[in-house]
Amino acid sequence: MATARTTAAERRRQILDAAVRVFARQGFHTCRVSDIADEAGVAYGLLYHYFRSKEEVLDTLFLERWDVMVEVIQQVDRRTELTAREKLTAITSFIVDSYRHDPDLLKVVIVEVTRAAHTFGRTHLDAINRAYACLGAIIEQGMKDGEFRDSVSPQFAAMAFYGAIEQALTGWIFDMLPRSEESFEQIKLFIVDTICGGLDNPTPQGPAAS
Amino acid sequence: MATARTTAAERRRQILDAAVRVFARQGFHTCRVSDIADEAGVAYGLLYHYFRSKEEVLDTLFLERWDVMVEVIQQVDRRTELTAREKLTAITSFIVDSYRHDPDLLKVVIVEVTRAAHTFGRTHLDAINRAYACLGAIIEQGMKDGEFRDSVSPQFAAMAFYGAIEQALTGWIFDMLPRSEESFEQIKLFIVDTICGGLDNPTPQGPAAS
Amino acid sequence: MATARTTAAERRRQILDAAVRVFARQGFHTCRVSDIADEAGVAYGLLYHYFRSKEEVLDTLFLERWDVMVEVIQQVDRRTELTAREKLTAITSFIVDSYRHDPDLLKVVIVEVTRAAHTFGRTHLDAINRAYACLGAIIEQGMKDGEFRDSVSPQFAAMAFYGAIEQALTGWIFDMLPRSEESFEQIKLFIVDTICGGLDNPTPQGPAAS
Amino acid sequence: MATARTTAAERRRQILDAAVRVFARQGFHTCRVSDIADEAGVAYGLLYHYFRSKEEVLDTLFLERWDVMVEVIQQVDRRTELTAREKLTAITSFIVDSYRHDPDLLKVVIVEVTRAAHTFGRTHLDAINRAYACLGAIIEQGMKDGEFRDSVSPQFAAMAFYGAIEQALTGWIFDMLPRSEESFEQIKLFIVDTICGGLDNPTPQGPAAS
DNA sequence: TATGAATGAGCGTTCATTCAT
DNA sequence: GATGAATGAACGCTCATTCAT
Repeated sequence: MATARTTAAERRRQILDAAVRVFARQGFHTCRVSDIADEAGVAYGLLYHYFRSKEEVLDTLFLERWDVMVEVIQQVDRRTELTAREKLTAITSFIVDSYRHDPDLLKVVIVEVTRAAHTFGRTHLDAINRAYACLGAIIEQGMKDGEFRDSVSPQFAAMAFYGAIEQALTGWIFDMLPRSEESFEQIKLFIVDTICGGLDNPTPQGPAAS
Repeated sequence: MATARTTAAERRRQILDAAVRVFARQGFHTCRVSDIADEAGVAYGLLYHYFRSKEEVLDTLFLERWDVMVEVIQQVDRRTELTAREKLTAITSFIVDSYRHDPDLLKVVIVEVTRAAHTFGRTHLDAINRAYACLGAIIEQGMKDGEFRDSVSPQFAAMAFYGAIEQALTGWIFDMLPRSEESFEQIKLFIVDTICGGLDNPTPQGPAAS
Repeated sequence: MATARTTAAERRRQILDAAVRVFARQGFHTCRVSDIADEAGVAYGLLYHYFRSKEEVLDTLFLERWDVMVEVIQQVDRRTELTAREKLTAITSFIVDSYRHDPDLLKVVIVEVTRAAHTFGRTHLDAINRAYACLGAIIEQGMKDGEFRDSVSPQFAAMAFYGAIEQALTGWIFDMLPRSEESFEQIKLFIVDTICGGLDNPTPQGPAAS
Repeated sequence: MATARTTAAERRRQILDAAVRVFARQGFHTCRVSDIADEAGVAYGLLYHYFRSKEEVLDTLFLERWDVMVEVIQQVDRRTELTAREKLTAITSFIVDSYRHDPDLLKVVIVEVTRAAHTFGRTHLDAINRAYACLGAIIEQGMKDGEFRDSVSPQFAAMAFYGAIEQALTGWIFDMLPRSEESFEQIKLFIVDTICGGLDNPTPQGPAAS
């Protein structure tokens, strides 16, 4: 019963996957529509059967990934058996693993959208804020529960947390961090440890005490 | 006798200042060279008298600001009377005040360069890494002195710290944070408190104890 | 069934033919790409669909014509039944007829390429030298056969021969020579007669004899 | 009594000499006015005190050289003691020596003016034709005197003669001929020998006779 | 004279999008 | 659906010329 030829949905996917590779390699502004078509192995104009514009391709890629992430964050939030720190750990793990599994896609999401203040970042501000709101809610609950200090606003804490994750991803994207398996796992721990534990030493002995 | 007319240096400055406003408003890729010339009130071609290309204008803006920042970080590092936390506080304060004083310039530096992985971010990777290295050195010293825990690598801690700052700036840029004087001061505290103090409550009482 | 519409090759030809007319009329440097597109009756950008640049259009025109000429010279050289003088006559005839048949094209080839020392002449020096080498070989053979005197080098003789042809073409281009059928035929004879026969009178009677 | 500073005429000369070098090196269309000013060691705008435009610089260079040449040709023509062949020899010698003495200037005269059909060649057609007319008159006299055959028109013979000279100069310009002293003298002889004596062997023995 | 900053029209090229087949 | 030829607006950059000092 297998379809003899590629279905419409498959063609669409084929183009989206090609776009991820091209956007990751060359950047949205630097690549041409024909680069995407070439990479997908389809004709120039076919892209316009499936998408209204080059922008819509990126919008689609961003939204289908971002929605998954927001959904995961929400699911994690609902797991009441977890402490706030465990929730942040799970979310960090999910995002880092997302990058590990498909670095091109995450690179595109971050570089071309969430960090592009003038273009897509502005367009998808709502989606981005939705993620911040979820993270903020988790942290706020942690504060209410006494697990977290309430010296900073939950919204800001969410930004700092997400900022640390994004900076780590940027580190991998820019080849400033090693891409080994150990590095991925270690950075996960570092992110949570830094944001939750803080840098301060609670029991300082002073430098070379004597 | 003071010179009656604008000097070459002043004209150059005039163009750079106009470019900051235009880049901040429209973005580097979206604006045209004529927009900059119009904003500066000079003729089209004059820009090419002072700069080789549109890119060189942005490079110049970025480097002259970034170099100041790196210099400040280094100066702060040399003030041995300060604790590591105080150093981070001073640096945070400087960057946030930089944004407060000239939000357009900081927006351009961050949005168009440090976050533009495919174009200028790649170009200025060395300059960016220089800043990370300084921050990392400060944190490493804090760890050696026992002031900071050494559970994470200093390099990563520097990334998380800078990530928190950049995310705060992004919050202001995207209108996600209020731009009031109090907000600026509060966020300064939040950044340092979050990164140094951590979110964890050292003396948890448990949620709704009893 | 004949194709209903213009094929790609035809379109390409259409643009090349238009370019010949425009280059001949206005010159390569003086005309704009839009002039060629207008003359061809196609849209601006289509030219860049078929050629990488304005220069490539001229290169194409030159090479496709020049290669034909070199090929003809070589074919003439292979006709061993001809004397060297007959070979030069055949070549002269071919080039003059080429001009007669398509003066615009020959004008472009000569004015814009072979005589443009700083630009295309330099670029196509190899192709130009190939023609000289063929002519030189024909003359050298004529010398070996005793048909020609060997008082000058064959290479120089080839230059003088080609120089006379090019100067005649220049005469037509500059309207210094009449473009009548008789003129074309007469100049053919003149060229060969001058170069082979020389100006000297072998049986001089002295000035105002008697 | 020498003037302490450069006079106006000297400055003008300085600019013209610089222009020769720059036009010869880069070509008229490829060089910028500032290149000439730089080469002359004077400021940008000074050129416009001495010349109305970039074109006028080239016009000046061409005319002052061309007029000398025409004058020389006329002087040679007036020397009734010379045969026509000796007159052509003297003219050839003068032009080749002109190139030998100042190759840059002759290159500019030929490449940028006499061979530039669309621009300066058209402008200076009268001057060019004046030279042809003088040469034609010399040849015509040679025919009348029975020294030259009258099988071709004197006008055409003048073109062929000048064509051979120009092609030789082009050979030096394009590095197709060696620039040694012997080469210069040899080519002088070749030019006159080819045009006057012709390639034909008056006493052919046939190839490998017997 | 002499300078070089200032001007701005003009051009080659790119590329997202459309559309006839 | 699929193709890729066709379109044309848009932009960065050049550079001859002007002109205030």
